[in-house]
Amino acid sequence: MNSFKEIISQEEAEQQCPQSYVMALTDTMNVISGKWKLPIIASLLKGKNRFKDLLENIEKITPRMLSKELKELEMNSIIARKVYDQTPVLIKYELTASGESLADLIDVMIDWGLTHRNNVL
Amino acid sequence: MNSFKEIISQEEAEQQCPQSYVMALTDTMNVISGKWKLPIIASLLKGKNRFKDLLENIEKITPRMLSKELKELEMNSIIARKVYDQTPVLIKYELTASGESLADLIDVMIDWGLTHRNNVL
DNA sequence: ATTAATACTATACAAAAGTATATTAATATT
DNA sequence: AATATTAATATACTTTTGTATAGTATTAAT
Repeated sequence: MNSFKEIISQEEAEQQCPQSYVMALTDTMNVISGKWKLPIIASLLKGKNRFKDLLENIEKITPRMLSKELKELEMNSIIARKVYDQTPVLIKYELTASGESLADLIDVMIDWGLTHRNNVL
Repeated sequence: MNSFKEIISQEEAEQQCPQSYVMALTDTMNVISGKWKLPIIASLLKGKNRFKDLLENIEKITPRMLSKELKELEMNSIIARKVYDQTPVLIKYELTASGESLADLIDVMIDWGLTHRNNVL
């Protein structure tokens, strides 16, 4: 893929970058925005898979928010809800390939945050 | 830097990643979250530097939101407001080094968005 | 039969984010 | 003197996001 800046300079005549890039960026923002999405994804990366584990692992989240966010993440194909038909029933939330790959984005975000802090101080 | 997943496995005993990483991630989220921050940064990368240019370049943004967001981005050292004391006065918003470096994060986000769309379809 | 655990949902509310519309202050143009 | 341009700010409002608290359904344990 070309970089954003290259695309920009290539497309100066139109003064626009491709619509597919704008949509891709919007998709990514929608997936990670809000207070709880990244904490949930981080917890799942840590192997916390059950509703109760997540409730305990994520400070101050309420069951209502956890339920709501899990549903959204499932709709966006970031996680999959697996029902294991045992007694008692076991429910696990697992990251999809897309979800797992967010770890790389998280790395870049952490990296930027650390560098930015150095720049500013 | 180590990756998020490596850190996680290294620190399984504590079941936590370093607080500095959590803060760095929160910083990054604060800088880019909301409806207008990335469009503004993208416009500045395109060389749209004046209030009016930005108003025209960013579809549907109101002067109120542009003014508010520019102030926040300035407070976060992502942009600098430069006053050129000509007549008429010229005001330019310019990306700082931190601001420019967000282009790389934007690239990664676009890349993730494109790949995710392929995964899902 | 009572209590507890898991995995939620319902209702009401508060706070944050964003929108719509009007207005301002300084200067320049006609 | 009236109008236009640039760079905003003010006020009121709506929408979205998040919180607080309580309750439900299923199953298991005592």
